[in-house]
Amino acid sequence: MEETPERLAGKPSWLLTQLAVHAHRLASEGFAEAGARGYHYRVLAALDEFGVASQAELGRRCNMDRSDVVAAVTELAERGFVERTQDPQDRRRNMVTLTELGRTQLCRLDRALDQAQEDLLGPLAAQDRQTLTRLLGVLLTHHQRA
Amino acid sequence: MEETPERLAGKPSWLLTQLAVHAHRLASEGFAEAGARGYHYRVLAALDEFGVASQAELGRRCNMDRSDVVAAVTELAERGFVERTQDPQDRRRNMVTLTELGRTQLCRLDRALDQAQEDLLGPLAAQDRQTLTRLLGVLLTHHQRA
DNA sequence: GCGCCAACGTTGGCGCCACCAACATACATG
DNA sequence: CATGTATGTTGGTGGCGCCAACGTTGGCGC
Repeated sequence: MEETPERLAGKPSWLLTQLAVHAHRLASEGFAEAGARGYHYRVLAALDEFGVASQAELGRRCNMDRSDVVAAVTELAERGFVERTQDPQDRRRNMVTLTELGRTQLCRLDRALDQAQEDLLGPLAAQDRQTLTRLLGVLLTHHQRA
Repeated sequence: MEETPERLAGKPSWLLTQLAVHAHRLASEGFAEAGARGYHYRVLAALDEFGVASQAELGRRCNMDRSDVVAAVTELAERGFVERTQDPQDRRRNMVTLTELGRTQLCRLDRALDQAQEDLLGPLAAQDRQTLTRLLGVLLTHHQRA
């Protein structure tokens, strides 16, 4: 393997984005075995944690564009993981509910993702993992406000 | 802003990929002002640091697919930032050389990227920045072998 | 009540990045 | 010389993030 330019290798943004590629690949491989993508997991996770929600709400929680939520919910609904019903109180909204099947799928994806975390952080000691997670958390919350 | 599911917010891979989105956005905005993308910067940086190189070599150094190198080099050549000439020793290869104009562009992109780093790591103290960079580096080198 | 603005869902599209398959050419190795 | 392998090139795919536009529906001020 040829060396990568120092200009890149030293920059946090390079390390971050390149490592994110690996993280994404690890997670995606697991998801793919269940026929899912990241967007599906996000939606299922949000529904499980906060219960029935409108699509707009899901978008805000999961950091997804409204239009992408549409596609994800449609795909999840086709496989019976969620149900999409019109909100009688507000006829603009779709209420998306998690089904039993969806809960099962979420568990499956959870296992895959846990494995991915393990693979991702493999070479790090528990202490370092915690430090890394903390620092990433600080930065992310900071950038999500602005 | 609604809260994001704990299932996501706690996972390093989530923090990593989401923060990478911000990092990528910060860098891209800077690059865009110079009419460039990440791929262009990578190629220019590799050429500056290691001198003339074949496209395959560039791909290995910059972690890019051969086909993507073709496009990037073509675009850079159109704007006079690099020159593509056939290697007389090995007529399969294209030797890609950085021009003076290309060096100027690289400087410009460098400034933009430095600014992005600053914005990205804004809320972190020098000590924490160093720790973060180190941990990311450890993980990245680990995953690049496998 | 009416008009205006905001929110929602939906469609269609775009850009960046990562990746793959296939091919022709040219080199390397047996 | 035959075989295999590296290179450049073309064309295509998929995930993710994002935007513009439209029709529908609610909410609010007047």
